[in-house]
Amino acid sequence: MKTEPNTYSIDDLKRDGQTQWEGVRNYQARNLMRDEMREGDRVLFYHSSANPPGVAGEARVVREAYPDYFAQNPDSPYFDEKASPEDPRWFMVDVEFVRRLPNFVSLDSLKSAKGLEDMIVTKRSRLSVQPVTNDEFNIVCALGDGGSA
DNA sequence: GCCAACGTTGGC
DNA sequence: GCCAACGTTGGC
Repeated sequence: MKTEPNTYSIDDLKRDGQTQWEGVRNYQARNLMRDEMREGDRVLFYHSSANPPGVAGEARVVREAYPDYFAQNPDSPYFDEKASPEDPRWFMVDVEFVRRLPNFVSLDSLKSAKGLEDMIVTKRSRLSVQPVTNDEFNIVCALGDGGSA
């Protein structure tokens, strides 16, 4: 899951313990949250538009998809006039802090790591929620733990 | 700040 | 249903 650290960083999640992942307004990302993410799923927490961009930590899904009611609040920056209680249109999950990675894993190192050639973030970086394979997840964690993966 | 990639919108 | 216009994202 990607976030701009200026807006919400891994340290914000650490402080809060857990948070609602509101504001996703892309259908592919929404579908992944709604249809694929399950309670207990591990999450790589990625800092985008950062210096450098990369994976900063690990999180976990603690609540499966439910309506993103921010879309129904006209005062929210995430308001969508087409969302309603009958058809919420957008969904969010709750995630909790697991850990900060001892070593930040930059996008550069993701791109050069063996085994991550097909990782979506190294190719189609715009999608804000992306599926990660078990192998990819383990390689990133190994890099983040300081290993050479 | 630039710009490429790409998703969305709306006219036809 | 096509596609041009437009808006957003995010790396650089």
